[in-house]
Amino acid sequence: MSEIAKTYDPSLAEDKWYSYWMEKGYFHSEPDEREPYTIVIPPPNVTGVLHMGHMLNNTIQDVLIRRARMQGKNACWIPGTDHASIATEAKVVRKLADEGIKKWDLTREQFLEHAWEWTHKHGGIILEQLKKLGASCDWERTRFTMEDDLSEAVIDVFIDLHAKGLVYKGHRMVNWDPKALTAVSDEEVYHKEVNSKLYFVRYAVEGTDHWVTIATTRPETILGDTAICINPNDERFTHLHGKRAIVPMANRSIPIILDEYVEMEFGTGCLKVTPAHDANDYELGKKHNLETIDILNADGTMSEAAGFYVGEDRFIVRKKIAKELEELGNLVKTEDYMNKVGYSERTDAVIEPRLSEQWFVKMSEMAKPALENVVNGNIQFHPPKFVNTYKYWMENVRDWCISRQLWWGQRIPAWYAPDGTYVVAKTAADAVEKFKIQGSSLKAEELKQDEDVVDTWFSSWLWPIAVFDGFKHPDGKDINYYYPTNDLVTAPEILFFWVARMVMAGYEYRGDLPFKNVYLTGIVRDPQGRKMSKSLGNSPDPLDLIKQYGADGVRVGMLLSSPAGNDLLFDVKLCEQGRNFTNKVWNSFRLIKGWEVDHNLLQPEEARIASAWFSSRFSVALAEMNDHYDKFRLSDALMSVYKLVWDDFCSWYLELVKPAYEQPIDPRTLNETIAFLEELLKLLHPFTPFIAEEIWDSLGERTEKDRVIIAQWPQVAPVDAELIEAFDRATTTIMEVRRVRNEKQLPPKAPLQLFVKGNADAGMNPVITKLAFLSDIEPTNETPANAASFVIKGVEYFIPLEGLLDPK
RNA sequence: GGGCUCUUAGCUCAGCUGGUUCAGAGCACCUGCCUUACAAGCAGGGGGUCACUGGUUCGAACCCAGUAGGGCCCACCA
Repeated sequence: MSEIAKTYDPSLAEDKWYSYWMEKGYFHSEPDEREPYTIVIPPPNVTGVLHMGHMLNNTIQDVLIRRARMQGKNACWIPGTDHASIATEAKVVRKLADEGIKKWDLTREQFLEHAWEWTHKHGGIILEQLKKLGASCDWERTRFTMEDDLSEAVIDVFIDLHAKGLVYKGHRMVNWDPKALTAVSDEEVYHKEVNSKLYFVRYAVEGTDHWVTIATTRPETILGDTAICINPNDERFTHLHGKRAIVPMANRSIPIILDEYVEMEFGTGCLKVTPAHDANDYELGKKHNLETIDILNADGTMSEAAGFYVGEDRFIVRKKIAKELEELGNLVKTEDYMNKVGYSERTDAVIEPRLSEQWFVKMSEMAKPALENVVNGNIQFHPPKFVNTYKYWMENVRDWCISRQLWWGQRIPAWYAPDGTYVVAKTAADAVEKFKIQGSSLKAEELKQDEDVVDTWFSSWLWPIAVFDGFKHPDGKDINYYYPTNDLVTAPEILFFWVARMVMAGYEYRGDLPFKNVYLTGIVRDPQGRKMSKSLGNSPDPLDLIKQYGADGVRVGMLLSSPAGNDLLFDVKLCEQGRNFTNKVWNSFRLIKGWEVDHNLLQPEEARIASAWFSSRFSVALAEMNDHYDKFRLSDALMSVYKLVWDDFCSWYLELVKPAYEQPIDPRTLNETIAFLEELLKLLHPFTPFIAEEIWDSLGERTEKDRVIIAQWPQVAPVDAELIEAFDRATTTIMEVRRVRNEKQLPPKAPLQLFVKGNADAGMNPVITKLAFLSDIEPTNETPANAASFVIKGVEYFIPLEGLLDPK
């Protein structure tokens, strides 16, 4: 026994077993006659580093995949990374800036070279970190969303959807950064409350001596007004129906339109409509066929179209126009007003909504099967509460803007002729052909490819198909075998960005769902409930945690009290608890390993009963665990095995069975105990793979085919419910006796009497003797007067409560 | 503002079809113990008006309505 360390040292097992598993190919999968069980990883950002969210997410996936592997399924977990255009490009831009290089000083090709260099340098770090966690991914199948094959799939899909009329070019309000002269994504805009003014401006109603007064925070945009809008239900303004108004200063005549979009309570109940400079106004403009006048230049100064203050900055112009309106008698009054203004994260410039040409994917048709198959349960969400959110979104789905003003990503395969007409084609040569069909003969050199790339999600949504080469070989062996996949584990924040779109792509390109279950994890927060973030510095380094508590300990820590869909308030104490648990397992092994066997010994009665009891207890827990797994309640499954090991196996079974100090054990009990431990190791393996394999290995002579990673998941055996009940009753009686003794303030070791009735030959049942020993009760053979009783295997036992009052 | 969702022990959460496992678990806490597998442990212990109010019911943590307070997603209101 002395050779086995008193505490479990994870570092001895982790690297050893991980490389062994990889070397022997346990992680690798090829199509065969077995039932497949497939998970595709939500690809992390290629240049990212592992954070606690990844830890949780990937622990869950690994637990699922390891259990499936033990169930005899052909388990395949596809790893990979995402090129994450916005995030990666931003990182590369920043890195270049540190070196004094500006993005705009580089050609596209030069920039991409830098980006690839960066990708090769940092890409894959995160995958190496996942290995430390124990992730049993099929590394031979690692994919990257910007590798050639996957990029080709993206381009092909773009071309295909365009041909189907599902990809189109349209206008859209983007967040324009007038300082950086670029569009920025919604994520890069932060909103701030600012004190501003609400200007009440009156417009003359054409052909009358009436006025209509509107309220605006942006009087400078008056020059771009193309309508006044009022609510058709607003009785105050029925006299304005069908009339026109005159824009002050510009003296243009614009229609007064009716739309219920207008809030009657806000401001004056009249709204000026500037389709070029406000997203809602743009929608109104589209609906009512309004003219669009863009009065701003890219840098935020007034444009020629404004006709006034051309070239001056919008904020200066705002004041000037307010003054001028006042002089003209059009400014009725101003009010202080608090409103939210968007700022650019990069430059802190005030974001300008700007109309631009973008590419879109039409969603309405693709959304139908995606909605239907979630609502009817073909695809299940865990927890199901997200179905409602999903449904709401899908019913109100908007077209998907897929163009991004970036370089890092798949470039849009649209080719423009000098006259501005375009074709969508895979290559310049193909584009020339397409132009030829249209009757224009152009050379490849005359064509210009679209400068934009597609949204990263436009490659991610193909992930479950693309990783099996389902676009390159739609009838390939892999795609036919592995698709649809089984479970997807991801965060609810990207339910729409990613999950919904994968479902759409699945039905569009495979006519089938991409996965059957979606497990939605919560957000990992710190103990104060704050989101873990770099800026707060409240996120522990996962690799440090692994070093400190062992991968198994951290995995258990992540899974303790993190039910699906609930946020996890992460505390390193959870990892400590996980580590303590692995140590407990280790010491049960240490105890058993230390036993000397005496082949002449027969199994004592208490061991026989304890064994029968634990065997039943195991099956009960196993059934419970299987049920938790089926419902994706992994924390509960973990807690089941946690208690089975700690309470039932260690605290009861081993205590009942273990021989007295330095006494040998009988062979039967030893073998049964080892068998129990092996069964427990199987249940533990998905959660704590390393220690499970380590102990498994030490418990016997093992071969390659005899590893816990591929051991068969235990079967639920028949349960002796009566025995479990009797055992419970016995233990609770013992507890009760102890409680009473405490209450009466009897000395801790005061002897208690225990009586046996029934089969005279049974005499003092050894289990009871043992139980009595455990609880410091002394057995006697006297007749009970007033006693608590319980029955084990037809024999009735009494514990006289009376006796407690009067210890001998 | 629209939609979804939550409130049970100090903390994180179970509690499925209203009722003999209905008030539970883990952790934390308190009191003893370095006892021979394990102090990363063992033995004991305290702790809840199930957010609030009303209703339905023989019976409510559970069903209904309202109130208060959180959270998430979307749109951000001239």
